[in-house]
Amino acid sequence: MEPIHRQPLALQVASRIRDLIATDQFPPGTPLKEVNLCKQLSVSRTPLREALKQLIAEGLVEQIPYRGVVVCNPDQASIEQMLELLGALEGFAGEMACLRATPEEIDVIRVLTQQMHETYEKDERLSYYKINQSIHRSIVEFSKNGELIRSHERLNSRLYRIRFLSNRRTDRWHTAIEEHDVILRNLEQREGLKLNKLLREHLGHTWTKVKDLYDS
Amino acid sequence: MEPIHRQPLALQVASRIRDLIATDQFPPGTPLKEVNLCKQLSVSRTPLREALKQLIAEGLVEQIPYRGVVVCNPDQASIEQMLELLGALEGFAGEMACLRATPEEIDVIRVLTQQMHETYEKDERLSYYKINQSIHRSIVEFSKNGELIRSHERLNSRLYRIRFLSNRRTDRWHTAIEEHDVILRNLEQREGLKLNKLLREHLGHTWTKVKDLYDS
DNA sequence: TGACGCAACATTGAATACAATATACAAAAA
DNA sequence: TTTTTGTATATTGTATTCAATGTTGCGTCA
Repeated sequence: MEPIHRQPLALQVASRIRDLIATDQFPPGTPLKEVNLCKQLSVSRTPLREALKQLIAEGLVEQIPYRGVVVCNPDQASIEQMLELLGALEGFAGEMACLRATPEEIDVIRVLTQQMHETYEKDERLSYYKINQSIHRSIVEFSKNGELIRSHERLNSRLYRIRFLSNRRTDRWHTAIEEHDVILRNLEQREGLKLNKLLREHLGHTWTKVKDLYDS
Repeated sequence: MEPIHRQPLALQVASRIRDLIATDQFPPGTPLKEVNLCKQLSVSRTPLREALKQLIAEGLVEQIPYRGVVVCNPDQASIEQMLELLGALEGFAGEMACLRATPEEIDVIRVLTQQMHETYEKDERLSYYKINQSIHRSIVEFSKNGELIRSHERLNSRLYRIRFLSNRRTDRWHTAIEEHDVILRNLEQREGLKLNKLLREHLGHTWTKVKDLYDS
């Protein structure tokens, strides 16, 4: 039987702060003062500090001893590295998915890709973004490798905000859509190596988009 | 001038416990009682708990609410998944290293590979193990991708104990050495894709070794 | 004899109190 | 006026205390 999953306070606090960072309510550089946050979240310092410890481990915030933690502001170089790694993870996941995904699971990707087209036609940015994310997450999921899934999840959450910002640039959407069609096709035909390469390139394009954002 | 890097108590505690787990002094299943550890390490519960939070985030221990944390005992399936992911990471790192490693850095690998041969001839298990680890770590390092390096480091530390145990089986050493020669050769010739494949297979062989260990 | 309930104990979760360290600002000296 | 230094304040690091929850074992009752 399915066990009950309890949610210790520290975990709840952690995911709340994570959201606040992802949605830019705590933009990079924001100092996370313990006493302030305690009051705002109505918890004491102990669970808050434990939550922060977790976020530090995730690389979302950084800590300077006796000076507190601040929201990370990754520079261009680290964003590039993160995206490169994300590409490697997704590429490998895609390769494994070609070996392990069931036809039903591939259907899921097919449907999502179709929905992506629709949001593109209707110019619905947020939906487009979310479906795009879903596709990538699903591919990783279908690799059936729990460790890979978790690693991807962690890294992806750190890039959430950046990818969201870069999504504003609609001029790359069309190419992205086409790439997704090719991705789907190669998954359908179980072309693992090609899919790997495609996904890595796909993420590489994200980087050029982000780069432009920074340069301007 | 080089700033002084302070080591908050929680971090020191964390790395100490990490070592205790890696060296099997805290074998899988060991319950980490807070008060016990406090006394043994001469720290109070707060920094200890923060250290544990970090280890939880790393996946080295697991926590059950109100019942404490225990050293993880990964089953065959998760070990296989971890090794598969490790292979993907090292493979990708090798590919990047082919693009980015300097000739001097490749020399480092050459020397280490040579030393590996020597320890093999002399049948020095521990040295062999450590040099083997050094080679893999160096290759990853030469990918010049900090995120990749950190991810690899984390995952590798979780597998430290298991790889150490599997190192006892000396019957695979010879093949492993030969593989390392090929790895070196492909790195020298900057054969990124081949090196990627080789490293993944190399890690795959580790899995078969570990599997035997479990089955027997 | 076995199952249930209750109580005592052990252990973790959370909150508070205290200590160590950093920062800011003002006063004094050059 | 500028630099330095000391002190006050703010903030984090650590220890301790209190509360909540889980476990164990014994005694009672069917």
